[in-house]
Amino acid sequence: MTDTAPRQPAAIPDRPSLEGLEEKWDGVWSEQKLYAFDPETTRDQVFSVDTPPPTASGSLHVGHVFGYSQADMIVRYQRMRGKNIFYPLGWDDNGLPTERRVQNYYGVRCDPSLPYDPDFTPPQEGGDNKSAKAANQLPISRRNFIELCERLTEIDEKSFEDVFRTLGLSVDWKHGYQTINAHSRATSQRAFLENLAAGQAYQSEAPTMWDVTYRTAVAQAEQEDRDRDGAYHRLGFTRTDGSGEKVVIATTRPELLPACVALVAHPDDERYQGLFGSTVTSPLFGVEVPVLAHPLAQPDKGAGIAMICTFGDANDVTWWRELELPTRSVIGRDGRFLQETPWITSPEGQANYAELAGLTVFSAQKRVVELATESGDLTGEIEKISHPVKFYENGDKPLEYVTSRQWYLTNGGRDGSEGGLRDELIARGRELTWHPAHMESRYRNWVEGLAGDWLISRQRFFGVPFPVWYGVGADGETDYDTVLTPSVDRLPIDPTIDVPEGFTEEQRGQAGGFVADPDILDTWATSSLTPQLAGGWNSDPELFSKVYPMDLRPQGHDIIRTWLFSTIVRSHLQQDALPWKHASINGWILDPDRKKMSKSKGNVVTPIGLLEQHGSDGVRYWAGRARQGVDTAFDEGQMKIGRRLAIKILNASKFALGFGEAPADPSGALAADPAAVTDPLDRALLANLAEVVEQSTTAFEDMDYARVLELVEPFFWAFCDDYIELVKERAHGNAPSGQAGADSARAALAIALEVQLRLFAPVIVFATEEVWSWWRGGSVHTQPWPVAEPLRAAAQGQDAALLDTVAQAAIVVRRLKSDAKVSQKTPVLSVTLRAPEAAAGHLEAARGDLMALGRIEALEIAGGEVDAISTEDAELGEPPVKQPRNKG
RNA sequence: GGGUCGUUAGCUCAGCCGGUAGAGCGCCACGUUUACACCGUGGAUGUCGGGGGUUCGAACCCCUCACGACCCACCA
Repeated sequence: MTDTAPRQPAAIPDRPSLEGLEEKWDGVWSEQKLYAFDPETTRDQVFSVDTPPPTASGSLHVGHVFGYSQADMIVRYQRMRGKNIFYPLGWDDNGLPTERRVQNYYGVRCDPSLPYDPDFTPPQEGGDNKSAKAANQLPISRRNFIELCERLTEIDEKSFEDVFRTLGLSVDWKHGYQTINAHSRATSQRAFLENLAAGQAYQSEAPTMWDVTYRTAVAQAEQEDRDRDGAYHRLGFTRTDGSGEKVVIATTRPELLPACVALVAHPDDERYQGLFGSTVTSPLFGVEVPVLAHPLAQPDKGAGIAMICTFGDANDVTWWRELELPTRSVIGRDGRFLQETPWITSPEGQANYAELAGLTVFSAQKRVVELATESGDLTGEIEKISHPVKFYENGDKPLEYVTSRQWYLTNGGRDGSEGGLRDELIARGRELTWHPAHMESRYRNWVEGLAGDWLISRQRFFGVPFPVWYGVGADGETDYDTVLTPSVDRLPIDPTIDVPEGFTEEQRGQAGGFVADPDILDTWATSSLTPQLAGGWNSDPELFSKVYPMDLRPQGHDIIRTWLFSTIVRSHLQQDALPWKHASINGWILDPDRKKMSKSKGNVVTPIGLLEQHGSDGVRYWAGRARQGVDTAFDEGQMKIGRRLAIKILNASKFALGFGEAPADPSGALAADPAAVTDPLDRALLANLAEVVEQSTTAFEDMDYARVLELVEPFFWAFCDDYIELVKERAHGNAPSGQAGADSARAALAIALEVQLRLFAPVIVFATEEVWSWWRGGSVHTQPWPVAEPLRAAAQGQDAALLDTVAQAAIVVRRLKSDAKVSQKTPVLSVTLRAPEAAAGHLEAARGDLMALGRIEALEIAGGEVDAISTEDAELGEPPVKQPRNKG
């Protein structure tokens, strides 16, 4: 591959250590461009990854380390399988989090009405005052604001990159992208314009969920339920038939009483049959409204009859639309009650409403309840309840319905027809290979539950602008049906600065001229294009054809409904393709000690701190033990185990390589000559290893790195504790088998060690590379993934069970000494090993190694009708004289 | 209300096609052994959430209940 300058093997250090390996190898890999994508390639040679772009203005946490490590393991396996890896990493620096961070850091705020100042310098640098008042922030133009964003995210992104490099991610840093830079803006705008031309993007004036704090519309995917205390208020409406009878409704939103447009009950509800078609007047405001029937009304909820207001909830919107009711909005975009309510005509009603105008929703509710209590219209008890309320996921006030003109993109939410877009998108989900498979149901669940198309416009300043203007009629009114678009080669544009073709800046806002669309695209509308952004859809068609559709999308399950779904929507609309073949869904990190780790002690666990404490290999091991999609405890114990494993790899390798040179493999396929492996025990080792290789390969083909670790790790510990212990005397040449025995052991050790390094390499990236450098050329990470065949051939048909049988015998011999509470060094003058008939043969084959291991002077092996290996007639010698350990 | 996942040793988790339960940590005991004290050796520990069923045989398959987590819907 790109291993341009193979390293020369280096000497084995006296005391191998993990310290400093991250920095050392990151430097070498970076210098050698080990992970660079090779553009001279064809699609079938490529394995491409659509990596999640971290939010640059946020902070990295253990969840990132977890998920990115897991994806990296899959990528590294594919690289070893000879794939040309396209593994870019982008930064999501588009959107509210960046907007807020830039505001606080530089003490500015965006005002799109201001002109660009090319000589602008920010009033401050490095501020982090979260409570900074907007009034103290210097208003600047959108272009200046975006420049500051790019400046700050560059700083943030560098520090993130350092963490990821330390972690050992084999990302090709040359192929990064930012979701707010010119390339991304152009890509996002081009995709939008194509959607517009294809009729997939459209504008609509309709009630939408609105966040009053951020003053922007919010899409369904960004909403979440939160339980809030509320209360049923019973309010009496008066019949207009002169009877004076009251119709009592129950509502949790009494402040919306002035927005009431009708009452509604279920058509079959006997209690209200006589009312349907009549009218009632609202309390306090005296507005006459009809009583209507609609099947959506639930007889068992509240009073069974509801007031319809414009708008309290999704049902109100449905009723309003289906019953063709008037719009009587009372809540403005700032969340305060509006001044104008022309439908309230009675003096009394106007006086009551005057008390509400200008109030927040919260205060208005309080006031309405007071007024209704005074007037006696509030009847019965106020019944407190707890109920779910919709919030913007970043907001802290409930969402309100506000009628506004917005842009939408089709996503199947309004096309549930047979074979329609929704069905097509569900089929895309089926087409995708999910890891784990059950995650598909989350996707399907979401798509099936969509309530409308994707609302992609946001009334914010920082982001990708809608690349459109609207014509202004001769009457000076904006004509939203006249959408002016730029030619694609002008992208990216900012319509508040740029001018549509055929117009001049002087015509901006003038009759017969044009106005800019002031809105920006939802950040997901840009990040849903990550395969197109990273793959160069808008800039490098040749690259795009080689990497798209991508092979893998790794991500968390929390953003299946947002990122994963929206990416499928865009690819489906844009390329008529599934954006990737596989989706690997990682779980959450559950933190049992969250309280302990946070503010009180001030010792918040940062990723870089974990990497320093446990080593990147240790942390990666923890991530590698967790299966895909499974929520995992934050467990430093696992990291310690991983660290121990990495250290063991260093030490055991040093030992195994220290017995002396093994005969070289003439074919070069293995680390030593397989023909030299003649001893049955050595052959059994390779037979076992062949099995591990085979099963690991199967597991990795299914992207199950956790299973691979589960196979390789126990093999390695058995290799250290049993195999090496058994053969070390022979490998030193101290056995009666002499040079042939030593060569066999040394060859088996070298072959097995080298294969194990490659098996571990995707997870334990630093320790394996370190050991590799001691005696092999190049990098372990660009070696071929091992195959079982040459190992099996070297085993020469040897029964793999021999190794385990001898290990069992080693345990019983060690137990002799352990039970006698003496050193393992104590000689056994004589012992009989009783074993099942088949096992006895195996023990006989390894007699020499077994005697050396147990320091057995006279060994009898007796086959018989027994279940397990046991010792008989053991006679221990004198324990060795203790000698003080005199190590430097 | 619909859906998904989970419940196995004190803890974290494996357990593949159903063949009678495993690892690591922790614990106990022992030991410095020509790699490793960031160590080694040996040991103890389970009504596999409950109940039913299928089967010669169930942690595993089916039904059911309970508990936990998450997603969606509802939200007068």
